[in-house]
Amino acid sequence: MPEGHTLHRLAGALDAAFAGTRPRVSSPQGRFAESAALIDGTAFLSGSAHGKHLFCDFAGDRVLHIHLGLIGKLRVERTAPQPPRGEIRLRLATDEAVADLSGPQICRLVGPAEVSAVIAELGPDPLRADADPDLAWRRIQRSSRPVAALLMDQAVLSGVGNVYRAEVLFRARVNPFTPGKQLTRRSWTAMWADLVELMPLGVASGTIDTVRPEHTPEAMGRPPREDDHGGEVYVYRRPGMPCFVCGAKVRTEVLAGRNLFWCGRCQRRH
DNA sequence: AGCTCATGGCGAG
DNA sequence: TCGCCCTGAGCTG
Repeated sequence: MPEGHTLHRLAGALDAAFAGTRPRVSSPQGRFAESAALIDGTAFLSGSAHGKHLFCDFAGDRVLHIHLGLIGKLRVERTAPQPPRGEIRLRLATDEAVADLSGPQICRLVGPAEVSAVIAELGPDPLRADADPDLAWRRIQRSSRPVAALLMDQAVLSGVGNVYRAEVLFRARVNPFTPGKQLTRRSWTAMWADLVELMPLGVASGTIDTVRPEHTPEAMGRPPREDDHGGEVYVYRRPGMPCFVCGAKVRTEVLAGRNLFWCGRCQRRH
């Protein structure tokens, strides 16, 4: 589930469900019981996200810092709490809403200084109005690493994961193996602008849809498709299948430990 | 029942 | 670059 759009969406959902309330906080699975007790019944002020990090501000300068990692989930429901299902590390609950956290990479109670330290390590987030894309560009220009690795590096820019990197590279027709220092300013500008446009759609829908209207199944006379990861995409997890634009086989290769997908014919730009 | 894989990220070597 | 952490779904047998 979790690229930056998911975390920003969750921040909004938590805000809507809990801001102005004093939720009960518990740890049904037990591991987070101590911290849960520390904020149990404390006023929930707001939820926010920076890149893939989620912060819940409680009264008294106590901040719940959550990172979902690869397999973590946070389910927010506007219903009366039901008995927990599965390994629920942390639960926030009122009579009308419940949020269940499972499998997080990070779940800890911190103060404002630690929040600042986390944010200081992150590159600009396309979902934040205060983001400065030039900070990312400077690092990209200095690097010989492939642009597909740089897009995933949260210190370069934050919030992009394996789906958005593959799709943004495709939409900009950029060769994923282009070293950062050889990437053109034009390509970077296009990819950043594309993320700024695409990711809010992901926040709104909860899915990653990247296929332009002229390439949709209806426009191309293809059968409609529903991926297990949600939206309609060009190359992500479509290895060996024909490229929607040129028909060449979509290629895949492990890059920095993650599966990269791209079209060798469409993506030739630097 | 047991394996593999997943939209992440860390630390050891 | 590799192994590892966390959980659950979707295979295989």
